[in-house]
Amino acid sequence: MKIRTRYAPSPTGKMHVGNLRSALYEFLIAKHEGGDFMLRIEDTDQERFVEGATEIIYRTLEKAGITHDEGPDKDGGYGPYVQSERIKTGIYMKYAKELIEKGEAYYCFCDKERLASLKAEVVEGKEITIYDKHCLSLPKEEIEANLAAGKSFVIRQNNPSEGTTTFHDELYGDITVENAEMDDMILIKSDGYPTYNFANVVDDHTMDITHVVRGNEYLSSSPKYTRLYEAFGWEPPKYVHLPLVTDENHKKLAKRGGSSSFEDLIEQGFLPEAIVNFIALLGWSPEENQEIFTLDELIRQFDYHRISKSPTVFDIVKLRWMNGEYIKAMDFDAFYEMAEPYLKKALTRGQDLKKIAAMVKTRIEVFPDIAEMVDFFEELPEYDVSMYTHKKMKTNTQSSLEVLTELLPRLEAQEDYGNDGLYQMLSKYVEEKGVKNGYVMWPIRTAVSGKQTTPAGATEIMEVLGKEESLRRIRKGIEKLQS
RNA sequence: GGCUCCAUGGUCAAGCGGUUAAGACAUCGCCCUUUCACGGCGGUAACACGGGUUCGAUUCCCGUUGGAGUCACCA
Repeated sequence: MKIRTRYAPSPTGKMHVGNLRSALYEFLIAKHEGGDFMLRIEDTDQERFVEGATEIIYRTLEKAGITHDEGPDKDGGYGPYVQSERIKTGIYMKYAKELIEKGEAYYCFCDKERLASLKAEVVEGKEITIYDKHCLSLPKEEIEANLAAGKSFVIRQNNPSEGTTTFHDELYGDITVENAEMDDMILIKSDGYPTYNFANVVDDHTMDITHVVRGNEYLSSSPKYTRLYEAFGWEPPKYVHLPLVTDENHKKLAKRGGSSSFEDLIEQGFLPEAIVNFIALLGWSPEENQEIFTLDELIRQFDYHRISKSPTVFDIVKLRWMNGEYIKAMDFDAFYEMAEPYLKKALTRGQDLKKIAAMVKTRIEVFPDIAEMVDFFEELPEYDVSMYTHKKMKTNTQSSLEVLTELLPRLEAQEDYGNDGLYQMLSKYVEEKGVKNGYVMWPIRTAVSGKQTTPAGATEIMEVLGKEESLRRIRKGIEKLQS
């Protein structure tokens, strides 16, 4: 049978890396075996719905290269693919009533006050209530009367209070819980909308989803879903619960806040390919020791049995490294196109941007790194004379002053300010003096850049700066060293 | 707190009864260098603890500890 997976987000905000990873794994699992990947929008919560959130989902998936075979915009015969539209077909109410017929669900008319009185205890600020099945024993006439009177109701699942329920997860194996632990969860809310829990089961079944792949936070509610499948007499899908992606404090990523949403990462100068590559490795590892993958390679190699069970920390430092690898591998034109805006912003004096882009390409991890790396081309930064001291090169302020003052006239006389010409000239001086390269290159690079680290050597920098500016900076360096 | 899950270096992670316990990021050192950076090479660093099972446990079982998730008319 053809594998069908689904990504079923609720449009409540940006997609953080945990959500994106779920989508990616669902996509990879399906594609690895030539199956279909579907997008379904779960917008049953009218209160939490965020304007534009659906668009974010589309945009994110598209940029990430995670293309769905079916979805609201691609009918595959299983529509509608948006739950609020499915509601209009009456499908959820129909199935809920079927459950009532079977005695597997029941109307509940309890109001907020009565529910509040059921509060058992408060733990860590959370109220823990277990519904007491009060309405299960309501006489038929009373139910009829209530309904006829238009009294507000919900429909609850009727779970047995004895025995156990077991379900199988492809990664975690068999998980068993006491039925007495299961609350009679609400299937249909008083506004007539289904809860996520119920809609999910109905939709997954009616849309022929074969593998339900979702975050680990659903592990504890899965037995209730299993009960629903049993109540309907439906074959449950294969479950693959994914280990949680956490922040550096080992806490579940919050939907809001933090900088771990895909769009934020893009804004921070990360490449979509690098992000996808990185999150693929968040909880999964290939058989071979490979780390850089194209999407196609991932599809080919993704075996979901190799997904790990323990939670994984989202380490942005490693993402930065990986992004740097992607940048290094880019061809120059593509790189330049992306780097140009950053360069233009930092450099306004007509510098040779392409030349500078080439210098910077192998040294940045993320595009915004460019600004700090090239700013000295624009303006000589304030720097401390201590920077002229370098133990290994035996340079200090005194030797630097000497080198710079001796060199100044020669640099003034120098016609060719290209890298090669300058280098030749300086090498000659090094030879005459009988010192090491660094002994003279270090003070020059320092004077000309005012920086501890630069993306290029002394003469390359001078070439970009031009004669006039280079001299000005060297004179400034001499001044600094003299005072 | 109840329930559930998890447990190899700081982080990701290989391992699936016998290994000098891979690799990557980070970190440190060395080399290269227009002596920074980039790059190359190398080092430090881990099987949470206690019981079993076994000739032999990182690996299997139990317990302890620790961490996480969940306990809504949210998804």
